[in-house]
Amino acid sequence: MRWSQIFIPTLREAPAEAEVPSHILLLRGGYVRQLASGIYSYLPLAQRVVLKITRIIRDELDRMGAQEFALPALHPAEIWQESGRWEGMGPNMFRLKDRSDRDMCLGMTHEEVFASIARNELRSYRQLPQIWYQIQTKFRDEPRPKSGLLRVRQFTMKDSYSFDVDWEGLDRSYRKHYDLYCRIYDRCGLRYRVVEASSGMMGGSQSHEFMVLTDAGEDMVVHCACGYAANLEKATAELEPLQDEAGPDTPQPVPTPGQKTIDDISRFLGIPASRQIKSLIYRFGNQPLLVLVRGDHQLNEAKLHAVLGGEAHPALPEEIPAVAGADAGSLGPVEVAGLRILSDHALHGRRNLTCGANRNDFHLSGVTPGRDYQAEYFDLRVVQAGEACARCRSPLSIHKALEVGHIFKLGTKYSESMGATVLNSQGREVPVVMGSYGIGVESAGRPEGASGGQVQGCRPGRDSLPDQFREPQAGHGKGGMGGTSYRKDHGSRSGQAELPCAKPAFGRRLSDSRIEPVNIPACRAEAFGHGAVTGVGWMTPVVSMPARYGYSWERGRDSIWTRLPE
RNA sequence: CGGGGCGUGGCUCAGCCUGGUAGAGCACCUGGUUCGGGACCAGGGGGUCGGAGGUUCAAAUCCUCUCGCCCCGACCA
Repeated sequence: MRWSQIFIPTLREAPAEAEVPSHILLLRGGYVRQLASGIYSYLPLAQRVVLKITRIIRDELDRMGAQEFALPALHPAEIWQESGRWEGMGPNMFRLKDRSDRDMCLGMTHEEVFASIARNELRSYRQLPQIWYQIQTKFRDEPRPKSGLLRVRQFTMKDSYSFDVDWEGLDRSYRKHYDLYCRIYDRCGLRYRVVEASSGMMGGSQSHEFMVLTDAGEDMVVHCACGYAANLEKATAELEPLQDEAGPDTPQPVPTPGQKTIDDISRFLGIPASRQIKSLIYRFGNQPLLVLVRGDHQLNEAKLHAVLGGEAHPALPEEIPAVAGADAGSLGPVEVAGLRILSDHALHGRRNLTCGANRNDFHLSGVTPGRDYQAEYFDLRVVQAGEACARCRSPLSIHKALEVGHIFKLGTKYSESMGATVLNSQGREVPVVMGSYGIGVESAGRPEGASGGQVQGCRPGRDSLPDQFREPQAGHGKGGMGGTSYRKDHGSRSGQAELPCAKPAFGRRLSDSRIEPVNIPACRAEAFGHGAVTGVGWMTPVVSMPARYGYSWERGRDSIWTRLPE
């Protein structure tokens, strides 16, 4: 294989549709091409990355005793109907019909398929524990694919599943995966953080996400110096208790013409948002709910879903009057009939608050929870930066983050719904206790991950580097480069330098790399030599520069090329 | 799904408002010169202007519809 034959189609200018830095770099560096929205072709360079990462993953999983499967991507509807997720997944699932008009779908994940194997084949606790995995393509019809490879509709996932006879066994399998993931990401060179996560529609009792902090991420992570870290969907915090003055014995109606929002009321009545009750009507199935949070707080829908055990949605504006007697903007918990009322803890013990009167253009002041209305109390609010850590009381910080892995204790959700049981040592039939564990393979190779958040100076770990382009070599190509001597040596024509692939040319475009950094292989030099935004982090071929040109590059301790002092 | 933007050689874009010859840079091909850090000279190929319909003597340009892509939001293992 010769350098001139290697297919690495770099782009001098970024295609107009790319905006996110990592996407631009991947496109310009000749890694990927877009086929449709959220669907990408991996060119040889990207495929090389994927293979290296999957090699690491296989290596670690096999060493842990996991066994690799290859499951179908095309599924019959029945197994999804059994688990209840045929409906639950909604429009995110790619659905189709076969020629006999049977419902089919493309797999979003494989709990159902693995569970169906388990129920047919696992009979006794003596066969447990089992850890099964595969590395496979997943399909998800995302509402809005975005940001290059950040949110796609087809991607590669390593998914593994543990099967244990009891919960203690699940704890062990879960812990093994936790440690395993750390090893895998370490080898991939990611700078990540493990955070507590909510289980979402996977169900289950406990869950951690592996996150890379980056502004390109779509998740928010709350974190504290003491080590506490959680997804914002899950995070909790301590609040300063607020003191309220005593108010009237009964709520007092106040005319508030045209005042709808919390801010409106703050201005109109001079009452701070923290002394108001924010009242939201939600629909859970057919049942309407009234959800209350403090006026200056935000409802955390993930927490609401967790409390309810299912998804609730905001009521539509036209549904609200029939439920509450007034439009949104004048709602409150006092004297509502037949509504389940869920309240955030922050309203507990307060008094003399203000809320809507369930009558358009009126509010109530002097409202005291517990006296004027009864509610069920839960943690329902979104944590805000600066609030006190629940463990150590230090202020919490919030960062954007990119999820690269997620592990779940599923428990018996799937084994019960799908009838996967074994006989335990007492001879009793018990549902298998499952865990599920996923790694987004492409995510693990993204520039943000490799660089710990910044798309610049990426430093991929040894194992995710390409192994083919390592030797320094001068001379290539047409025009000003490569050099006569080289051409003579190899008898190639101008513009057609033929170099053995193992010793690729390096500096074809190096001189301009400071402004045109992405081109292979020049970007490496740029990435390590200067601070600018450059370099395709995904294992761009690494090259070194002969010292006689005034630059010296050498392989660094962590197997990247770093610049030597001049 | 709501809002916004964009579709013109491979890439980036101009042209559109005010209809009349489809352009530039880069890329590509040929020949020559040069060539140890994105060479130069000469020549050349390549575009149903996303698609359909309409208005007009005439449409890249005006109108209608439609498809695609991007961004913001909603949503999201």
